[in-house]
Amino acid sequence: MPEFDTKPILAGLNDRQREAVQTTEGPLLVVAGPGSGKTRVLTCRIAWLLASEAARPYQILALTFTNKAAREMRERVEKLLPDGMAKGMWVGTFHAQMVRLLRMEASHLGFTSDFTIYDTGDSERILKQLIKEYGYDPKVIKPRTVQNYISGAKNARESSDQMNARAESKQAKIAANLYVHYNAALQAANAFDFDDLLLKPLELFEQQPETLQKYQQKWSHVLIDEYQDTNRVQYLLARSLTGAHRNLCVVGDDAQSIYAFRGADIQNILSFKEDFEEAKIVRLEQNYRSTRNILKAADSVIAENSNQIKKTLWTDNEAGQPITLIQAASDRDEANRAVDIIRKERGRTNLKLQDFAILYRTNAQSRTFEDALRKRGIRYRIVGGLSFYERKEIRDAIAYLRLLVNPNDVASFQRVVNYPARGIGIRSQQVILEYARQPGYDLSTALRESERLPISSRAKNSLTEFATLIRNHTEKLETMEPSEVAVSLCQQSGFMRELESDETPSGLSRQNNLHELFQAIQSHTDEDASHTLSSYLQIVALMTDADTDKSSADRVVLMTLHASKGLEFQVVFIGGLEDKLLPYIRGEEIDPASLEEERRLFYVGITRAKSRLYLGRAKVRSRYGGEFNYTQPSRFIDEIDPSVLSTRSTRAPWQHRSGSSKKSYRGSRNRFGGSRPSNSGGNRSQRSGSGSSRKMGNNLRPGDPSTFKVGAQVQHQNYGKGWITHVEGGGSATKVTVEFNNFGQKQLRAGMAPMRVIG
DNA sequence: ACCTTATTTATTTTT
DNA sequence: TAAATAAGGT
Repeated sequence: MPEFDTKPILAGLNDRQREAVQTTEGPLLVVAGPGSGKTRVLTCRIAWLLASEAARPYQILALTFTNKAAREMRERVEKLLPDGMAKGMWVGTFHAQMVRLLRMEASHLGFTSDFTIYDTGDSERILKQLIKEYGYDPKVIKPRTVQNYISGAKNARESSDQMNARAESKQAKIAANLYVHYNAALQAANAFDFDDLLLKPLELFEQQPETLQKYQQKWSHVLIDEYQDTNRVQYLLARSLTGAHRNLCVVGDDAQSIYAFRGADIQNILSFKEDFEEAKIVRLEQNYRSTRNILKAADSVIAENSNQIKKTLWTDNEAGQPITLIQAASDRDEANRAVDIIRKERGRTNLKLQDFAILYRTNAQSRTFEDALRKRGIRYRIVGGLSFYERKEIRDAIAYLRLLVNPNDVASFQRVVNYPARGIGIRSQQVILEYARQPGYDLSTALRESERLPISSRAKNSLTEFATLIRNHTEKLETMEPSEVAVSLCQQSGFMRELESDETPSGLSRQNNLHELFQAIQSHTDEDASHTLSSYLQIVALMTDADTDKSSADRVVLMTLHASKGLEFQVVFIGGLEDKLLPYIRGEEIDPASLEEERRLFYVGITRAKSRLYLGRAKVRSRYGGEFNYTQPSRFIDEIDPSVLSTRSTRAPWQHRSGSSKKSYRGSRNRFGGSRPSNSGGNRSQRSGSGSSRKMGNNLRPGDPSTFKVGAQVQHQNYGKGWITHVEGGGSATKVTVEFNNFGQKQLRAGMAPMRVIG
């Protein structure tokens, strides 16, 4: 028996939670609604497995969706147990754990353990090369598209033949043809792409039953978080790893599956019971997070989805305030109102800035909110921006370092061979790569034999020098600290000098970032004797912005709905509740499955809120700078139980003159479909800002372009009055710049903009 | 080969 | 808007 008190592990759990925790054998599906204590169950279950001696730490494989979730899980398990008792568990993302495995097994796959991990950018670089090589035009056959197709096939575990058979477009066919060559290029570069990190272990298990058996025996208990977001390969991995003992515990919520675009297969969770017939299913239906109203709103929305696991969420929490829908005149107005809400709520409560979150569908929406927050001096933090490791200067430095560890890393070579400029242009690079591609050759041989290459002598000299530089530093790794080698390489390559030549503030910050990178390498290698430059590079390849988190700062948080999964805030503002934005629709129509996913995304957003939820909608939204579009309210607004929804509208300036012509300003030019006056959404409002707000029509027709002259006074349907400061072009293509009294400068297209000359 | 300037074009979500 | 690409000049 363990000599410590195991009671705290089970303390405070409800019956269902305890059942999930104490079911230690056999397949188990925990269907966990939002705010139902899912993470708690997972961590307690692991602690229980260890405390009850059902498993030793190294027998546990716990897989999460993000590095952050993994870190938290480990920390929480450690807190529940005596020191050191949790040491040796395998806790991490699918990708990170399979990297660990691949490091040990790489030689069985024809790779070295110092393999490089290619991100999508690297993959695209390789593909672009191949596209050109096979005589296609990268402008027509886009590397990104091809990458997407191939990634889709890998996620679904399709061979190139299967991919070809399924291909409907010309692009898809070409992608299928390039698939094989792409894989060969990765192999030659000793590199795995993201998808390979999962796919290769699976293939290994299939080809070598004894290897599979080894890991089946090693990991007696496998746990998977966010199971609704697993793809086919992940499912197959889970199935084969647990094939012998079937101790597989998966936790998830089908209603929160939001990554289908990336290959996630919601069917994995929906048919768990068919895959594992003896599976036990535990439903966590009590919500500890949100008010009754918020839960009711969420529930009414998700009820519109078919194809889900039945569950009845409930809460003991109070009803709380109704959900408030803000009908703003413009996106700027929407952002200002969100800021007002934060100020008001802060005025009457003692909430901190970090208790507020602003969520949106697309990253582009963040800008308006940022502007508004900055203007009012409210500190904010954006999640999901560029991570440290995605910055150009860091990527460049890392490309140099990757070459030290893996001399065949073609993508990194291409990235830095001529940066800073060394006179090795595209032409010479082609020659080098072609040489390296010959049978039996690779990039490192090409570099070794640079003297023989048919390129200009200037390029040849530079290349030889470059190759020597790399080789010398690879040798230095034997004796010197990796961070020192990194410094030396960055200096001697001229990369550092290049950065230092820029003394602007952003240039200085790039230099700082580089030094931060050196520090990070240092602390990684200091941490453990087994840590090397190679392991560092493999870890950072899987880092995202969410992992570089400084959440301790008291700031309002801005992020996409996707990024908000798993988080909670007292007050949540979801912006852009407009049709074609949320749900996001590119063309005219949306297929039912995607619509359901969008709905789940909205559901995720709603259920982040603990006490107060605001929804924002702009009647006019500008896109990329100048143009604006009329919007229709999101269809999801109509799906919210009207008894918990209250609406507030902004009186827009032009509404004072409403009620005139019923003729709508119609036209395909309104991408968001502003051809009808909207009165379908939000008309269940209990409290409306203005009686006329719903009858707002698009009733001002564009004036004759030839009447637009610099200096003329104009009236615009949404922006009100202003005067023309600049006119460009002629006819219907005329571009007019207008200085509006209340909205500042706008660029509009005459003949399209609902605006005419007055006075 | 490389730099500057003009033009185009595409904007979802990310391990 | 901004990033990526093309074109044109040195």
